[in-house]
Amino acid sequence: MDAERQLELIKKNTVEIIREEELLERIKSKGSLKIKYGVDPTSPDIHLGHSVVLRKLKCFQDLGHKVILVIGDFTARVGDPSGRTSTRKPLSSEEIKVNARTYEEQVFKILDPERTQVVFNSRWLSSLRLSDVLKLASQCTVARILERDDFTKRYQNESPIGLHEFLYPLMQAYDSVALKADVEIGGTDQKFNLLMGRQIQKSYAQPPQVIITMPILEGTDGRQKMSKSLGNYIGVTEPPDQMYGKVMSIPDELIFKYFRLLTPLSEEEIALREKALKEGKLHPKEAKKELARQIVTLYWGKDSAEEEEKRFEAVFSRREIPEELPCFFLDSAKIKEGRVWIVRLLQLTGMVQSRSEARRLILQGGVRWDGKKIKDVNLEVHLDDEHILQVGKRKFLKIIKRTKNGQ
RNA sequence: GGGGAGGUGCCAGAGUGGCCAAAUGGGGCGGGCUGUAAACCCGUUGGCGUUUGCCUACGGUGGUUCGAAUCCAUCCCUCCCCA
Repeated sequence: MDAERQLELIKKNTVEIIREEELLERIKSKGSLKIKYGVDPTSPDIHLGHSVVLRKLKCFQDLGHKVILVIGDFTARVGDPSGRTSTRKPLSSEEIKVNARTYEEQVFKILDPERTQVVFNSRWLSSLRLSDVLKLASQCTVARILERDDFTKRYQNESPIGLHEFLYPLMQAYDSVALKADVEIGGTDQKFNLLMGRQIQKSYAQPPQVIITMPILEGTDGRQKMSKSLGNYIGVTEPPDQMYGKVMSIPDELIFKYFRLLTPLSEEEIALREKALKEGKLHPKEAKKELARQIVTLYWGKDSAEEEEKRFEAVFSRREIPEELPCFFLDSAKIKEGRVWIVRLLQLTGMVQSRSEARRLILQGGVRWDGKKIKDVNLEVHLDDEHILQVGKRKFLKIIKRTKNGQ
C-alpha cells in the first residue's frame, strides 16, 4: 500500500502524531517500521483501555509493520509516575514474571503474534553502569522533568517523590534507543515519556522516533481513565456476560467514543448512528446494545454476543431469572434439618463479606430467595434440591445441596 | 547540620481528655426513578450478637488518668523552610 494511504489509516482516531511528515518519509524510505509499545507489568489484566492502543498497533501490523512489545519488567521497579499521586511500591521479580506472562497471552487476543516481538527491558537496563546512567541523566534537566504536572501536584501536596522516579521517563526513553524504534505509541498521558524518547534518541545519534498518542478511554464510571485499580474496567478476557453487562452500564455520552475506538465499524456507519440518535430516531439503549454486541463479538464471537443479548433482555428488561447461573454446592453438613439461616448462607456463599453486611442487605431489600424478596433477618430458608439466591440486581447464585459423597 | 509542620476509617479531611465506631465530602453497596445508563432522591458503609451489649480501631511501644484518637515519654515514617 502506498505511504499516503497508510498514513491515512494510521491517523484515524489518533490524537496527535509528531511528526506526520517524518512518519510518511520513514514509511517511504524503510517500508517496514518498528513500532514500540511499552507496558507496565504491574496489573496483569489487559482491558479495553489498553485495546485502544493495541488496535492501532494491529493496524500497523496489517500494513506490514512490526510491533515490539516492551514489557517494562525493569521499569516496574520504579513504577510509572504518570498520573500517580504517590510512589508506587516495587513489585517482586516473581510477581513481575507472572504478570508479564499474562500480558503476553492477552495481547494476542488483539495482536498478530507473527508480527510481534516481545522483549523485556531488563535485558538492557539491568546491565547499565552508573556511568551510563549519568550520561543518560545528563540529557535531561530538572526543570524539564518538573514540567510534568503529576510531579508538580505531588510536590504541592507535600507528598513524597523519590529521586528514582525522575529516572522513569529516561529509562523508557532509553528503551527506544536500545530498540532503535521508529515509532512509539501510547495514550495521551504518555506524551511526556514518548517525547523524551525522541529527545534521547537524538542525543544518541539516532533518528528520533515518531510518536503517536491515542485518546484515553474512560471506564464504566464515565469519569476516570479505565484502570483495574479503579474498578471501572472491562477486561478483554472477561466472560461474555460480564463484558456485555459492563458495556451496557457505560454512560450514554461514551457510546460513540467506544464505537470509534473499540469496534471495527467504519466512521460512516458510526456517524449514521450518531445522527439517528441525535434526531431521536435511535434509542440510546439500542445503540448501546449494538455496541455491546460488537465488542463481545470481537472477543468471544458472534454466537456468544447474540446469546448474551438475549440473556440481557430477559434478565434486565424483563427481570427474569437467568437460565444459566453459577452454582454453589452447599455441604449438607452445614444444614440443620433442611434449613439454613439466610445470613449464614449469604456468608457461606461468599456473596457478602460479613454477617453485618448480610443483615444490612436484607434490611435494605437487596436479597431475594427464589425471586421473592426477603424481609426477615432471622429467616431460615428451606433447602431441597435447587434454589436461587439473588443479591442486588445482578448477582445470582444457584444453591445446590451436596451430600457427603459429594453428589 | 539547624528550625518548623504532620501521621485518623477505602480515599480526602474534621476532631485535641468522657456525649467518638469517630463530623463532612468522595468512593462503595442497597433501594427508588429509568433504558441495569447518566443525573437525581432515600438509606447504608469496622466485626460479632435478633434491642439497650461486647470486641477491635485514630503510625509503633510504654506511661498518666476512674476514663485517651485527644495528655506525657520514646521509637518509626512523611513534608516544609534555612544551611
